[in-house]
Amino acid sequence: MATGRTHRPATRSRGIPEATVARLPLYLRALTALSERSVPTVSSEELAAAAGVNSAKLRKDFSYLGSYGTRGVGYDVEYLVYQISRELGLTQDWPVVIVGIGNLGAALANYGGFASRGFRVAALIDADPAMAGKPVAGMPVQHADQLEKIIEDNGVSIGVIATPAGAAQQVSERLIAAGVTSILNFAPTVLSVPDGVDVRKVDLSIELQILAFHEQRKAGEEAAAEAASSPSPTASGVGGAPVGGAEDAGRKGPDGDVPAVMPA
Amino acid sequence: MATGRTHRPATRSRGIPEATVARLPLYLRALTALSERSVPTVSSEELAAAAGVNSAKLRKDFSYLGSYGTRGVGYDVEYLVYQISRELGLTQDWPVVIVGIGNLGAALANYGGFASRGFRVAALIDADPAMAGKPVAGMPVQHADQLEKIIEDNGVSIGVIATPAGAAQQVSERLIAAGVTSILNFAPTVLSVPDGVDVRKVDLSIELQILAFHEQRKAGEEAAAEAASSPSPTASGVGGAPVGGAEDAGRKGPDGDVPAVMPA
DNA sequence: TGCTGTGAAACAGTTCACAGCG
DNA sequence: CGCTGTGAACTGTTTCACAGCA
Repeated sequence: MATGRTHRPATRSRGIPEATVARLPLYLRALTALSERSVPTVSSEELAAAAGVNSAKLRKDFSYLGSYGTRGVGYDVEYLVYQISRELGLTQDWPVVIVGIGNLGAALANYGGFASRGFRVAALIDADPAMAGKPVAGMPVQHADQLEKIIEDNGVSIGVIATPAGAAQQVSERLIAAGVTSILNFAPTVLSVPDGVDVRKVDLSIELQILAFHEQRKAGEEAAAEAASSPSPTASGVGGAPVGGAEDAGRKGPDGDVPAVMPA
Repeated sequence: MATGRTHRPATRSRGIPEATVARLPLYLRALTALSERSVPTVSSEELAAAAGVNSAKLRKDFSYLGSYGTRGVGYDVEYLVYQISRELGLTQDWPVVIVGIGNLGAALANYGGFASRGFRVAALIDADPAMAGKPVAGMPVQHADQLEKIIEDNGVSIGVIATPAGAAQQVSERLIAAGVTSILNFAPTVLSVPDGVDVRKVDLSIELQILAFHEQRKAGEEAAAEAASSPSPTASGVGGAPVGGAEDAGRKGPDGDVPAVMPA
Protein backbone atom coordinates (compact mmCIF):
# COMPACT_ATOMS: atom_id res chain seq x y z
CA MET A 1 0.00 0.00 0.00
CA ALA A 2 1.10 3.21 -0.16
CA THR A 3 -1.32 5.44 1.07
CA GLY A 4 -1.98 8.12 3.43
CA ARG A 5 -3.29 11.51 3.08
CA THR A 6 -3.58 14.45 5.28
CA HIS A 7 -7.21 14.93 5.00
CA ARG A 8 -9.59 17.52 5.92
CA PRO A 9 -12.36 15.79 7.77
CA ALA A 10 -15.73 16.84 6.60
CA THR A 11 -15.19 17.75 3.00
CA ARG A 12 -17.77 15.44 1.57
CA SER A 13 -18.30 17.50 -1.49
CA ARG A 14 -20.25 15.13 -3.62
CA GLY A 15 -19.87 12.12 -1.39
CA ILE A 16 -17.84 9.65 -3.36
CA PRO A 17 -16.24 7.35 -0.82
CA GLU A 18 -12.49 7.42 -0.69
CA ALA A 19 -12.31 3.68 -1.26
CA THR A 20 -14.27 4.13 -4.45
CA VAL A 21 -12.06 6.98 -5.66
CA ALA A 22 -9.05 4.75 -5.19
CA ARG A 23 -10.57 2.16 -7.49
CA LEU A 24 -11.68 4.47 -10.27
CA PRO A 25 -8.23 4.56 -11.88
CA LEU A 26 -8.30 0.79 -11.94
CA TYR A 27 -11.61 0.71 -13.74
CA LEU A 28 -10.40 3.38 -16.06
CA ARG A 29 -7.40 1.37 -17.07
CA ALA A 30 -9.48 -1.71 -17.75
CA LEU A 31 -11.98 0.35 -19.72
CA THR A 32 -9.26 1.99 -21.74
CA ALA A 33 -7.96 -1.41 -22.73
CA LEU A 34 -11.45 -2.44 -23.83
CA SER A 35 -11.86 0.79 -25.70
CA GLU A 36 -8.69 0.12 -27.63
CA ARG A 37 -10.05 -3.22 -28.63
CA SER A 38 -13.19 -1.43 -29.73
CA VAL A 39 -15.40 -3.32 -27.32
CA PRO A 40 -18.62 -1.30 -27.18
CA THR A 41 -20.19 -2.49 -23.93
CA VAL A 42 -19.16 -4.47 -20.93
CA SER A 43 -21.02 -6.07 -18.03
CA SER A 44 -20.18 -5.42 -14.42
CA GLU A 45 -19.03 -9.00 -14.18
CA GLU A 46 -16.54 -8.75 -17.03
CA LEU A 47 -15.22 -5.38 -16.09
CA ALA A 48 -14.85 -6.40 -12.49
CA ALA A 49 -12.80 -9.39 -13.52
CA ALA A 50 -10.54 -7.19 -15.63
CA ALA A 51 -10.05 -4.78 -12.79
CA GLY A 52 -9.56 -7.45 -10.18
CA VAL A 53 -12.52 -6.65 -7.96
CA ASN A 54 -15.90 -8.25 -7.49
CA SER A 55 -18.89 -7.15 -9.45
CA ALA A 56 -21.08 -6.04 -6.57
CA LYS A 57 -18.40 -3.65 -5.46
CA LEU A 58 -17.98 -2.31 -8.93
CA ARG A 59 -21.68 -1.71 -9.36
CA LYS A 60 -21.85 0.02 -6.02
CA ASP A 61 -18.88 2.17 -6.97
CA PHE A 62 -20.48 3.19 -10.24
CA SER A 63 -23.72 3.94 -8.49
CA TYR A 64 -21.96 6.77 -6.68
CA LEU A 65 -21.14 8.33 -10.01
CA GLY A 66 -24.66 8.05 -11.29
CA SER A 67 -26.59 5.51 -13.29
CA TYR A 68 -24.48 4.99 -16.32
CA GLY A 69 -25.38 1.44 -17.18
CA THR A 70 -28.19 -0.22 -19.05
CA ARG A 71 -30.06 -3.01 -17.36
CA GLY A 72 -29.86 -6.25 -19.16
CA VAL A 73 -26.93 -4.98 -21.21
CA GLY A 74 -24.10 -3.47 -19.26
CA TYR A 75 -22.07 -0.31 -19.51
CA ASP A 76 -21.10 1.67 -22.56
CA VAL A 77 -17.34 1.60 -22.59
CA GLU A 78 -16.65 4.98 -24.19
CA TYR A 79 -19.18 6.76 -22.09
CA LEU A 80 -17.86 5.29 -18.91
CA VAL A 81 -14.29 6.14 -19.83
CA TYR A 82 -15.38 9.71 -20.24
CA GLN A 83 -17.39 9.86 -17.04
CA ILE A 84 -14.64 8.40 -14.92
CA SER A 85 -12.02 10.60 -16.51
CA ARG A 86 -14.11 13.60 -15.78
CA GLU A 87 -14.79 12.54 -12.24
CA LEU A 88 -11.09 12.06 -11.63
CA GLY A 89 -10.27 15.39 -13.18
CA LEU A 90 -8.33 13.87 -16.03
CA THR A 91 -10.04 15.85 -18.71
CA GLN A 92 -7.83 18.69 -17.75
CA ASP A 93 -4.12 19.02 -17.89
CA TRP A 94 -2.12 18.68 -14.68
CA PRO A 95 1.38 19.99 -14.80
CA VAL A 96 3.60 18.11 -12.39
CA VAL A 97 7.13 18.67 -11.15
CA ILE A 98 9.42 15.89 -10.05
CA VAL A 99 11.97 16.84 -7.44
CA GLY A 100 14.99 14.63 -6.96
CA ILE A 101 16.29 13.10 -10.16
CA GLY A 102 18.09 10.00 -9.05
CA ASN A 103 17.25 6.57 -10.33
CA LEU A 104 13.75 6.80 -9.02
CA GLY A 105 13.14 10.31 -10.26
CA ALA A 106 14.42 9.29 -13.67
CA ALA A 107 12.17 6.25 -13.65
CA LEU A 108 9.23 8.49 -12.89
CA ALA A 109 10.21 10.96 -15.58
CA ASN A 110 10.28 8.15 -18.10
CA TYR A 111 7.09 6.60 -16.89
CA GLY A 112 4.65 6.61 -19.75
CA GLY A 113 1.67 6.41 -17.46
CA PHE A 114 2.17 9.99 -16.44
CA ALA A 115 1.88 11.60 -19.80
CA SER A 116 -0.86 9.35 -20.96
CA ARG A 117 -3.43 10.45 -18.46
CA GLY A 118 -3.62 14.17 -18.27
CA PHE A 119 -0.39 14.55 -16.38
CA ARG A 120 2.40 16.53 -17.92
CA VAL A 121 5.86 16.66 -16.46
CA ALA A 122 6.49 20.38 -16.37
CA ALA A 123 9.97 20.15 -14.92
CA LEU A 124 12.59 17.91 -13.39
CA ILE A 125 14.35 19.48 -10.47
CA ASP A 126 17.44 18.42 -8.60
CA ALA A 127 19.61 20.05 -5.97
CA ASP A 128 22.83 18.77 -7.45
CA PRO A 129 24.42 21.45 -9.66
CA ALA A 130 26.13 18.72 -11.62
CA MET A 131 22.72 17.47 -12.75
CA ALA A 132 21.58 20.83 -14.04
CA GLY A 133 21.13 20.85 -17.77
CA LYS A 134 21.48 17.12 -18.15
CA PRO A 135 18.71 15.66 -20.20
CA VAL A 136 16.52 13.04 -18.55
CA ALA A 137 13.58 11.66 -20.47
CA GLY A 138 14.26 14.28 -23.12
CA MET A 139 14.05 17.18 -20.75
CA PRO A 140 16.81 19.17 -19.08
CA VAL A 141 17.09 18.86 -15.33
CA GLN A 142 16.77 22.22 -13.62
CA HIS A 143 18.42 23.34 -10.47
CA ALA A 144 16.48 23.58 -7.26
CA ASP A 145 17.04 27.33 -7.23
CA GLN A 146 14.41 27.55 -9.90
CA LEU A 147 11.79 25.61 -7.98
CA GLU A 148 9.55 28.48 -7.00
CA LYS A 149 9.73 30.14 -10.37
CA ILE A 150 8.93 26.92 -12.21
CA ILE A 151 5.92 26.24 -10.06
CA GLU A 152 4.53 29.70 -10.41
CA ASP A 153 5.18 29.99 -14.12
CA ASN A 154 3.55 26.68 -14.87
CA GLY A 155 0.72 26.80 -12.40
CA VAL A 156 1.88 23.52 -10.92
CA SER A 157 -0.32 22.17 -8.16
CA ILE A 158 1.02 18.62 -7.92
CA GLY A 159 4.56 17.83 -6.86
CA VAL A 160 6.37 14.52 -6.74
CA ILE A 161 9.14 14.12 -4.20
CA ALA A 162 11.79 11.55 -5.04
CA THR A 163 14.61 12.98 -2.97
CA PRO A 164 16.47 11.30 -0.13
CA ALA A 165 14.52 11.22 3.11
CA GLY A 166 16.53 14.01 4.66
CA ALA A 167 15.53 16.55 2.06
CA ALA A 168 11.88 15.67 1.74
CA GLN A 169 10.36 17.81 4.46
CA GLN A 170 12.18 20.90 3.32
CA VAL A 171 11.32 20.29 -0.30
CA SER A 172 7.69 19.87 0.61
CA GLU A 173 7.72 23.18 2.43
CA ARG A 174 9.13 24.97 -0.57
CA LEU A 175 6.68 23.30 -2.90
CA ILE A 176 3.77 24.25 -0.71
CA ALA A 177 4.95 27.79 -0.21
CA ALA A 178 5.14 28.14 -3.97
CA GLY A 179 1.62 26.93 -4.48
CA VAL A 180 1.60 23.15 -4.63
CA THR A 181 -1.36 21.58 -2.85
CA SER A 182 -0.92 17.88 -3.61
CA ILE A 183 2.20 15.86 -3.05
CA LEU A 184 3.17 12.36 -3.99
CA ASN A 185 5.97 11.41 -1.66
CA PHE A 186 8.41 8.61 -2.40
CA ALA A 187 10.82 9.52 0.36
CA PRO A 188 10.57 7.33 3.43
CA THR A 189 9.52 10.10 5.76
CA VAL A 190 6.33 11.36 7.30
CA LEU A 191 5.76 14.80 5.86
CA SER A 192 4.04 17.33 7.97
CA VAL A 193 2.02 19.71 5.93
CA PRO A 194 -0.64 22.31 6.58
CA ASP A 195 -4.33 21.64 6.26
CA GLY A 196 -5.61 21.65 2.77
CA VAL A 197 -2.57 19.94 1.34
CA ASP A 198 -2.97 16.33 0.31
CA VAL A 199 -0.09 13.95 0.65
CA ARG A 200 0.05 10.43 -0.62
CA LYS A 201 3.04 8.33 0.02
CA VAL A 202 4.54 5.40 -1.72
CA ASP A 203 6.98 3.53 0.38
CA LEU A 204 8.81 0.62 -1.08
CA SER A 205 10.17 -0.80 2.10
CA ILE A 206 6.81 -0.67 3.83
CA GLU A 207 5.27 -2.73 1.07
CA LEU A 208 7.98 -5.32 1.41
CA GLN A 209 7.56 -5.46 5.15
CA ILE A 210 3.87 -6.12 4.79
CA LEU A 211 4.65 -8.94 2.41
CA ALA A 212 7.16 -10.32 4.86
CA PHE A 213 4.52 -10.37 7.54
CA HIS A 214 2.21 -12.48 5.42
CA GLU A 215 5.05 -14.60 4.23
CA GLN A 216 6.03 -15.33 7.77
CA ARG A 217 2.47 -16.17 8.64
CA LYS A 218 2.37 -18.69 5.83
CA ALA A 219 5.59 -20.26 7.02
CA GLY A 220 4.19 -20.44 10.52
CA GLU A 221 1.05 -22.20 9.40
CA GLU A 222 3.00 -24.63 7.36
CA ALA A 223 5.25 -25.40 10.27
CA ALA A 224 2.28 -25.72 12.56
CA ALA A 225 0.71 -28.21 10.23
CA GLU A 226 3.92 -30.17 10.09
CA ALA A 227 4.46 -29.99 13.80
CA ALA A 228 1.02 -31.38 14.50
CA SER A 229 2.79 -34.44 15.80
CA SER A 230 5.98 -33.13 17.34
CA PRO A 231 5.29 -30.66 20.16
CA SER A 232 8.85 -29.53 20.36
CA PRO A 233 9.64 -26.15 18.84
CA THR A 234 12.47 -27.03 16.58
CA ALA A 235 14.12 -24.59 14.24
CA SER A 236 12.00 -24.87 11.15
CA GLY A 237 12.70 -24.67 7.47
CA VAL A 238 13.16 -21.41 5.68
CA GLY A 239 14.77 -18.93 7.92
CA GLY A 240 13.49 -20.53 11.04
CA ALA A 241 10.48 -18.41 11.76
CA PRO A 242 9.68 -18.17 15.42
CA VAL A 243 6.64 -20.31 15.43
CA GLY A 244 5.42 -21.16 18.86
CA GLY A 245 5.56 -18.24 21.24
CA ALA A 246 3.55 -15.65 19.44
CA GLU A 247 0.54 -17.81 18.89
CA ASP A 248 -0.92 -17.92 22.35
CA ALA A 249 -0.82 -14.18 22.69
CA GLY A 250 -3.96 -14.17 20.64
CA ARG A 251 -6.55 -12.89 23.02
CA LYS A 252 -4.77 -10.47 25.16
CA GLY A 253 -6.48 -8.89 28.03
CA PRO A 254 -7.30 -11.05 30.98
CA ASP A 255 -4.08 -12.88 31.44
CA GLY A 256 -0.94 -11.03 32.35
CA ASP A 257 1.52 -9.72 29.88
CA VAL A 258 4.08 -12.49 29.72
CA PRO A 259 5.67 -11.64 26.46
CA ALA A 260 6.93 -14.62 24.61
CA VAL A 261 10.48 -13.52 24.25
CA MET A 262 12.52 -10.86 25.89
CA PRO A 263 14.72 -8.58 23.91
CA ALA A 264 18.42 -8.70 23.96
CA MET B 1 -2.55 3.95 -1.49
CA ALA B 2 -1.17 1.84 -3.72
CA THR B 3 -2.26 -1.14 -2.32
CA GLY B 4 -4.02 -4.20 -2.97
CA ARG B 5 -3.49 -7.75 -2.30
CA THR B 6 -4.97 -10.81 -3.65
CA HIS B 7 -6.14 -12.14 -0.43
CA ARG B 8 -6.92 -15.52 0.60
CA PRO B 9 -10.29 -15.37 2.29
CA ALA B 10 -10.27 -17.70 5.20
CA THR B 11 -6.74 -17.50 6.45
CA ARG B 12 -7.55 -15.69 9.65
CA SER B 13 -5.02 -17.51 11.63
CA ARG B 14 -4.64 -14.93 14.29
CA GLY B 15 -6.41 -11.65 14.46
CA ILE B 16 -4.03 -8.83 13.85
CA PRO B 17 -5.97 -6.51 11.60
CA GLU B 18 -4.59 -5.79 8.17
CA ALA B 19 -4.79 -2.06 8.78
CA THR B 20 -2.62 -2.50 11.82
CA VAL B 21 -0.07 -4.59 9.97
CA ALA B 22 0.19 -1.85 7.39
CA ARG B 23 1.12 0.65 10.08
CA LEU B 24 3.67 -1.44 11.92
CA PRO B 25 6.47 -0.55 9.50
CA LEU B 26 5.69 3.08 10.11
CA TYR B 27 6.00 2.69 13.84
CA LEU B 28 9.12 0.68 13.37
CA ARG B 29 10.74 3.41 11.37
CA ALA B 30 9.90 6.04 13.95
CA LEU B 31 11.14 3.80 16.74
CA THR B 32 14.36 3.07 14.92
CA ALA B 33 15.02 6.78 14.64
CA LEU B 34 14.43 7.16 18.37
CA SER B 35 16.63 4.21 19.07
CA GLU B 36 19.44 5.80 17.11
CA ARG B 37 19.11 8.88 19.22
CA SER B 38 19.27 6.64 22.28
CA VAL B 39 15.85 7.66 23.51
CA PRO B 40 14.91 5.01 26.06
CA THR B 41 11.14 5.37 26.27
CA VAL B 42 8.40 7.08 24.36
CA SER B 43 4.75 7.81 25.03
CA SER B 44 1.97 6.86 22.66
CA GLU B 45 1.45 10.53 22.04
CA GLU B 46 5.01 11.23 20.98
CA LEU B 47 5.40 8.12 18.92
CA ALA B 48 2.09 8.69 17.22
CA ALA B 49 3.17 12.17 16.22
CA ALA B 50 6.41 10.84 14.78
CA ALA B 51 4.57 8.21 12.80
CA GLY B 52 1.84 10.54 11.65
CA VAL B 53 -1.13 8.79 13.24
CA ASN B 54 -3.21 9.54 16.31
CA SER B 55 -2.36 8.11 19.65
CA ALA B 56 -5.55 6.17 20.25
CA LYS B 57 -5.00 4.28 17.05
CA LEU B 58 -1.43 3.57 17.94
CA ARG B 59 -2.34 2.23 21.35
CA LYS B 60 -5.04 0.07 19.86
CA ASP B 61 -2.57 -1.23 17.30
CA PHE B 62 -0.06 -2.12 19.96
CA SER B 63 -2.72 -3.78 22.03
CA TYR B 64 -3.05 -6.39 19.29
CA LEU B 65 0.59 -7.26 19.73
CA GLY B 66 0.32 -7.59 23.47
CA SER B 67 0.82 -5.32 26.40
CA TYR B 68 4.23 -3.89 25.85
CA GLY B 69 3.90 -0.52 27.51
CA THR B 70 4.14 0.72 31.07
CA ARG B 71 1.29 2.80 32.41
CA GLY B 72 2.29 6.22 33.46
CA VAL B 73 5.54 5.90 31.53
CA GLY B 74 5.21 4.80 27.94
CA TYR B 75 6.92 2.23 25.78
CA ASP B 76 10.46 0.95 25.95
CA VAL B 77 11.91 1.83 22.57
CA GLU B 78 14.32 -1.05 22.17
CA TYR B 79 11.86 -3.61 23.32
CA LEU B 80 9.20 -2.36 20.97
CA VAL B 81 11.60 -2.29 18.04
CA TYR B 82 12.29 -5.91 18.73
CA GLN B 83 8.68 -6.93 19.14
CA ILE B 84 7.53 -5.23 15.99
CA SER B 85 10.46 -6.57 14.01
CA ARG B 86 9.62 -10.01 15.17
CA GLU B 87 5.94 -9.62 14.41
CA LEU B 88 6.75 -8.46 10.90
CA GLY B 89 9.18 -11.27 10.37
CA LEU B 90 12.16 -8.98 10.03
CA THR B 91 14.32 -10.88 12.43
CA GLN B 92 14.94 -13.27 9.64
CA ASP B 93 16.58 -12.78 6.30
CA TRP B 94 14.38 -12.48 3.22
CA PRO B 95 16.11 -12.97 -0.09
CA VAL B 96 14.38 -11.02 -2.83
CA VAL B 97 14.73 -10.96 -6.58
CA ILE B 98 14.02 -7.93 -8.72
CA VAL B 99 12.85 -8.66 -12.23
CA GLY B 100 13.10 -5.92 -14.83
CA ILE B 101 16.15 -3.73 -14.43
CA GLY B 102 15.22 -0.46 -16.05
CA ASN B 103 15.26 2.83 -14.26
CA LEU B 104 12.79 1.64 -11.71
CA GLY B 105 14.44 -1.69 -11.17
CA ALA B 106 17.78 0.05 -10.74
CA ALA B 107 16.22 2.49 -8.30
CA LEU B 108 14.90 -0.43 -6.30
CA ALA B 109 18.23 -2.20 -6.39
CA ASN B 110 19.92 0.89 -5.04
CA TYR B 111 17.28 1.56 -2.47
CA GLY B 112 18.87 1.43 0.95
CA GLY B 113 15.62 0.65 2.69
CA PHE B 114 15.69 -2.85 1.33
CA ALA B 115 18.94 -4.00 2.72
CA SER B 116 18.47 -2.28 6.01
CA ARG B 117 15.53 -4.33 7.16
CA GLY B 118 16.08 -7.97 6.67
CA PHE B 119 15.68 -7.87 2.92
CA ARG B 120 18.55 -8.96 0.79
CA VAL B 121 18.59 -8.55 -2.95
CA ALA B 122 19.55 -12.01 -4.07
CA ALA B 123 19.52 -11.23 -7.77
CA LEU B 124 18.66 -8.73 -10.46
CA ILE B 125 17.05 -10.27 -13.48
CA ASP B 126 16.31 -8.85 -16.89
CA ALA B 127 15.12 -10.31 -20.15
CA ASP B 128 17.40 -8.17 -22.27
CA PRO B 129 20.55 -10.11 -23.15
CA ALA B 130 22.39 -6.81 -23.47
CA MET B 131 21.85 -6.19 -19.79
CA ALA B 132 23.30 -9.50 -18.69
CA GLY B 133 26.48 -9.08 -16.74
CA LYS B 134 26.15 -5.35 -16.38
CA PRO B 135 26.64 -4.27 -12.82
CA VAL B 136 23.77 -2.44 -11.16
CA ALA B 137 24.06 -1.47 -7.55
CA GLY B 138 27.25 -3.47 -7.42
CA MET B 139 25.68 -6.66 -8.62
CA PRO B 140 25.65 -8.22 -12.06
CA VAL B 141 22.32 -8.40 -13.83
CA GLN B 142 21.39 -11.94 -14.73
CA HIS B 143 19.43 -13.11 -17.68
CA ALA B 144 15.85 -14.21 -17.29
CA ASP B 145 16.83 -17.72 -18.33
CA GLN B 146 18.30 -18.13 -14.89
CA LEU B 147 15.16 -17.10 -13.06
CA GLU B 148 14.05 -20.50 -11.87
CA LYS B 149 17.51 -21.58 -10.85
CA ILE B 150 18.16 -18.40 -8.91
CA ILE B 151 14.93 -18.69 -7.00
CA GLU B 152 15.45 -22.28 -6.10
CA ASP B 153 19.10 -21.91 -5.20
CA ASN B 154 18.45 -18.96 -2.94
CA GLY B 155 15.17 -20.03 -1.44
CA VAL B 156 13.57 -16.82 -2.63
CA SER B 157 9.96 -16.39 -1.63
CA ILE B 158 9.49 -12.71 -2.44
CA GLY B 159 9.73 -11.32 -5.94
CA VAL B 160 9.58 -7.75 -7.16
CA ILE B 161 8.27 -7.12 -10.66
CA ALA B 162 9.46 -3.95 -12.33
CA THR B 163 8.98 -4.99 -15.92
CA PRO B 164 6.74 -3.40 -18.53
CA ALA B 165 3.10 -4.23 -18.11
CA GLY B 166 3.09 -6.68 -20.97
CA ALA B 167 5.61 -8.96 -19.34
CA ALA B 168 4.31 -8.87 -15.79
CA GLN B 169 1.76 -11.66 -15.86
CA GLN B 170 4.14 -14.07 -17.46
CA VAL B 171 6.94 -13.15 -15.10
CA SER B 172 4.65 -13.66 -12.15
CA GLU B 173 3.75 -17.11 -13.39
CA ARG B 174 7.36 -18.10 -13.67
CA LEU B 175 8.16 -16.69 -10.25
CA ILE B 176 5.29 -18.56 -8.68
CA ALA B 177 6.05 -21.80 -10.44
CA ALA B 178 9.59 -21.56 -9.12
CA GLY B 179 8.43 -21.09 -5.54
CA VAL B 180 7.75 -17.40 -4.95
CA THR B 181 4.66 -16.80 -2.82
CA SER B 182 4.71 -13.02 -2.39
CA ILE B 183 4.97 -10.47 -5.14
CA LEU B 184 5.42 -6.75 -5.15
CA ASN B 185 4.18 -5.56 -8.50
CA PHE B 186 5.16 -2.22 -9.99
CA ALA B 187 3.80 -2.95 -13.43
CA PRO B 188 0.44 -1.34 -14.13
CA THR B 189 -1.44 -4.58 -14.56
CA VAL B 190 -3.74 -6.71 -12.51
CA LEU B 191 -1.92 -9.94 -11.90
CA SER B 192 -3.92 -13.04 -11.58
CA VAL B 193 -2.34 -15.50 -9.24
CA PRO B 194 -3.36 -18.69 -7.50
CA ASP B 195 -4.64 -18.78 -3.96
CA GLY B 196 -2.00 -18.58 -1.34
CA VAL B 197 0.09 -16.06 -3.25
CA ASP B 198 0.06 -12.52 -1.96
CA VAL B 199 0.35 -9.65 -4.37
CA ARG B 200 0.79 -6.03 -3.47
CA LYS B 201 0.90 -3.46 -6.14
CA VAL B 202 2.38 -0.04 -6.34
CA ASP B 203 1.01 1.99 -9.14
CA LEU B 204 2.38 5.42 -9.76
CA SER B 205 -0.25 6.63 -12.09
CA ILE B 206 -3.06 5.53 -9.81
CA GLU B 207 -1.61 7.58 -6.99
CA LEU B 208 -1.45 10.61 -9.20
CA GLN B 209 -5.00 10.13 -10.36
CA ILE B 210 -6.22 10.03 -6.80
CA LEU B 211 -4.39 13.26 -6.11
CA ALA B 212 -5.92 14.79 -9.21
CA PHE B 213 -9.35 13.91 -7.95
CA HIS B 214 -8.79 15.74 -4.70
CA GLU B 215 -7.07 18.57 -6.45
CA GLN B 216 -10.03 19.02 -8.70
CA ARG B 217 -12.36 18.96 -5.77
CA LYS B 218 -10.38 21.73 -4.12
CA ALA B 219 -10.47 23.83 -7.26
CA GLY B 220 -14.20 23.40 -7.47
CA GLU B 221 -14.76 24.50 -3.92
CA GLU B 222 -12.46 27.43 -4.29
CA ALA B 223 -14.24 28.58 -7.39
CA ALA B 224 -17.58 28.20 -5.67
CA ALA B 225 -16.37 30.21 -2.72
CA GLU B 226 -14.99 32.93 -4.93
CA ALA B 227 -18.04 33.05 -7.07
CA ALA B 228 -20.06 33.72 -3.98
CA SER B 229 -18.68 37.22 -3.84
CA SER B 230 -16.54 38.23 -6.76
CA PRO B 231 -17.35 36.53 -10.03
CA SER B 232 -14.02 37.25 -11.58
CA PRO B 233 -12.62 34.33 -13.47
CA THR B 234 -9.01 35.28 -13.46
CA ALA B 235 -5.98 33.19 -13.02
CA SER B 236 -6.14 32.64 -9.34
CA GLY B 237 -3.04 32.44 -7.30
CA VAL B 238 -2.45 28.93 -6.22
CA GLY B 239 -2.25 26.36 -8.82
CA GLY B 240 -4.74 27.63 -11.31
CA ALA B 241 -4.98 24.48 -13.32
CA PRO B 242 -5.85 25.21 -16.88
CA VAL B 243 -9.01 23.70 -18.07
CA GLY B 244 -7.73 22.32 -21.26
CA GLY B 245 -9.88 21.33 -24.16
CA ALA B 246 -12.74 20.44 -21.97
CA GLU B 247 -14.23 18.86 -24.99
CA ASP B 248 -12.10 15.80 -25.30
CA ALA B 249 -15.17 13.83 -24.60
CA GLY B 250 -14.26 10.38 -25.59
CA ARG B 251 -10.68 10.89 -24.65
CA LYS B 252 -8.91 7.89 -25.69
CA GLY B 253 -7.12 6.93 -28.57
CA PRO B 254 -3.76 5.54 -28.98
CA ASP B 255 -2.18 6.35 -25.75
CA GLY B 256 -1.56 2.83 -24.85
CA ASP B 257 -2.55 2.21 -21.40
CA VAL B 258 0.15 0.22 -19.95
CA PRO B 259 3.05 2.42 -20.18
CA ALA B 260 6.18 0.79 -19.42
CA VAL B 261 8.58 1.89 -16.94
CA MET B 262 11.48 0.37 -18.55
CA PRO B 263 13.45 -2.15 -20.35
CA ALA B 264 12.44 -4.91 -22.44
C1' DT C 1 -34.68 -12.73 -19.49
C1' DG C 2 -30.29 -10.65 -17.94
C1' DC C 3 -28.10 -7.33 -15.74
C1' DT C 4 -28.07 -2.96 -13.23
C1' DG C 5 -28.94 -0.26 -9.10
C1' DT C 6 -29.55 -0.27 -4.30
C1' DG C 7 -31.49 -1.00 0.39
C1' DA C 8 -30.13 -3.64 4.25
C1' DA C 9 -27.01 -6.69 6.74
C1' DA C 10 -22.43 -7.86 7.89
C1' DC C 11 -17.93 -6.61 8.64
C1' DA C 12 -13.71 -3.76 9.35
C1' DG C 13 -11.50 0.09 11.12
C1' DT C 14 -11.40 4.35 13.92
C1' DT C 15 -12.38 7.22 17.72
C1' DC C 16 -14.06 8.04 22.28
C1' DA C 17 -13.67 7.98 26.95
C1' DC C 18 -12.35 6.08 31.02
C1' DA C 19 -10.96 2.30 34.30
C1' DG C 20 -6.93 0.84 36.28
C1' DC C 21 -2.04 0.21 36.95
C1' DG C 22 2.74 1.79 37.85
C1' DC D 1 -0.89 11.62 38.68
C1' DG D 2 0.07 10.20 33.91
C1' DC D 3 -0.31 7.11 30.51
C1' DT D 4 -1.63 2.58 28.86
C1' DG D 5 -5.10 -0.75 27.48
C1' DT D 6 -9.64 -1.54 26.02
C1' DG D 7 -14.83 -1.89 25.91
C1' DA D 8 -18.27 0.57 23.46
C1' DA D 9 -19.96 3.73 20.06
C1' DC D 10 -19.36 5.17 15.68
C1' DT D 11 -18.00 5.64 10.84
C1' DG D 12 -16.71 3.61 6.59
C1' DT D 13 -16.60 -0.44 3.41
C1' DT D 14 -17.98 -4.75 1.52
C1' DT D 15 -21.18 -8.17 0.55
C1' DC D 16 -25.78 -9.94 -0.04
C1' DA D 17 -29.89 -10.43 -2.32
C1' DC D 18 -33.41 -8.91 -4.98
C1' DA D 19 -36.64 -5.41 -7.09
C1' DG D 20 -37.14 -3.37 -11.37
C1' DC D 21 -35.98 -1.78 -15.94
C1' DA D 22 -34.41 -2.46 -20.91
